Amino acid sequence: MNHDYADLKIRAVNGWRHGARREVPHFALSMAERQELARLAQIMDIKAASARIFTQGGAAAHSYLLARGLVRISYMMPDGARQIVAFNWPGDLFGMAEEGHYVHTAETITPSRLYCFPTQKLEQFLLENPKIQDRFLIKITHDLRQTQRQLIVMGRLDVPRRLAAFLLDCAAHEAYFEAASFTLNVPMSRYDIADYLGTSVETVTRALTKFTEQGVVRRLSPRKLVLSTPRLRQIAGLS
Amino acid sequence: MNHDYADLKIRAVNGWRHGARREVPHFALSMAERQELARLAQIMDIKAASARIFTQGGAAAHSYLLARGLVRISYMMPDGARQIVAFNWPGDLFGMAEEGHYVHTAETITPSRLYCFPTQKLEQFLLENPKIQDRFLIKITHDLRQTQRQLIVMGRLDVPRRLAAFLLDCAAHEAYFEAASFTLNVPMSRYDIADYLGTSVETVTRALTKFTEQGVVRRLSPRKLVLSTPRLRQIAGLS
DNA sequence: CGCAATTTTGATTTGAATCAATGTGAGTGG
DNA sequence: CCACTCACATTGATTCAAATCAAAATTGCG
Repeated sequence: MNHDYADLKIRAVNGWRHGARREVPHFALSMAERQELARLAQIMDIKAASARIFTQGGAAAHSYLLARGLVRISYMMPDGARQIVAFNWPGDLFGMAEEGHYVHTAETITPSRLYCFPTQKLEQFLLENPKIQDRFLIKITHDLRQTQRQLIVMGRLDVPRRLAAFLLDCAAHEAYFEAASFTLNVPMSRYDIADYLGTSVETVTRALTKFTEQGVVRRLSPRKLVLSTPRLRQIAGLS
Repeated sequence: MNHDYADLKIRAVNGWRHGARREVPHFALSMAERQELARLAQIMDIKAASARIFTQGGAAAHSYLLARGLVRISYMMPDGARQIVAFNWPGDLFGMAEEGHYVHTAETITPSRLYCFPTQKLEQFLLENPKIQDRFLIKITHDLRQTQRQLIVMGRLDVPRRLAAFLLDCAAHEAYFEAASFTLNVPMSRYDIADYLGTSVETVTRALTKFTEQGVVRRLSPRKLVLSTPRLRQIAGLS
């Protein structure tokens, strides 16, 4: 046996409600399933940050499963404004094309490892493996709900509340949140956060300053924040 | 043969880009597939507008496929603010639960016909019918992209632009848009539009007033609008 | 026809965008 | 090793779009 492909996992069923579930469960893909999937894939290790994986408008040849690292999915408007549509954490799927072309741009935020699946082959494989196809269906359904949730955040919360919800989302990922000390290692820049929350860097900073003044967040450094998760939950107020 | 279930269809692959495709293509489900699916389902006809189909937080027993009519999917915040997450048109799927509970509320906007699938049975059926499962996967992927698109609209467009994008979305549905006269029959209230666009009724009206002044929209009545689709596309500016 | 809900218009306030600087810190090369 | 630099982050001042509060108009329905 060469590998057990332990990092080939699909993230789903994380909490709609903040505070409910702590760490995000992953699907239990069986060893056999992982090996079959891995056979289709090419593994890609990217050391650089801000490395382009694919570009909005480009011809789509692959779908991706993130094994390690962090990836941002963004859309560039004709006027140059950028909207980040999602941050992808290990176990997330992305690169599902529309009519043969990518709709978004994907870039690494930290060094990352990807499983790259040739689109055609993957489609064929899923048709022949209903159980794995079912996992994919559940995963996409989960992603749809996450996106709907973000839509609610954007539609009905002011920036401080959006930021509170976002910090809690980050804190759900153990790799970046030291639960013992409540310290969050913010992996992305203020620009990324602003473009995800549909606001500006300045406004993100001001929201953070406000949290600091209220004692909800303590800044060890710009990228190291001690969070009071209960109060953040209260502020975000999504149940 | 009792029925050919011609209204059992799945809407997908509509345009990311405005103006590209006109009417929305539907999957060609074969007669056999439609009949098999229909066997699982119970047909529900709802004559009333604003009739509740399911409620946020309720136990989820069914998934739904809309055959006729219009349905809004909304989320109510603890403070009473409402965000409409999607409008569902014929061929749309909804009611995928999370951990056995509905996350949103679904209500009719116009009289509607629904195919109701018992969650368990549907799941089992899809596992046994990879080809139909594949259709579902494509459909959910499509819905995910639509929602991501709406996220971009909310994150990066001001209210007039959001409204322009929304009117174009409505105009893509032939049942509500008379292409010859460019007349849109707006089926939902200003409240619904505001709650979908993350704004207030007043602001929606003001945006519409601005369009009227600019000659982009002519109001025959509050719910009958003559659109200049090219200029709306220009305003929305999503490519 | 009249009433109630819906839609529109008006006045004021407010949160966030924008414009403008300043501060901070990690990495580089002298 | 320190100074220099550049990207990132924060703070401040001003402007502006949209929320909110308030009222009038309209419309479609019973």
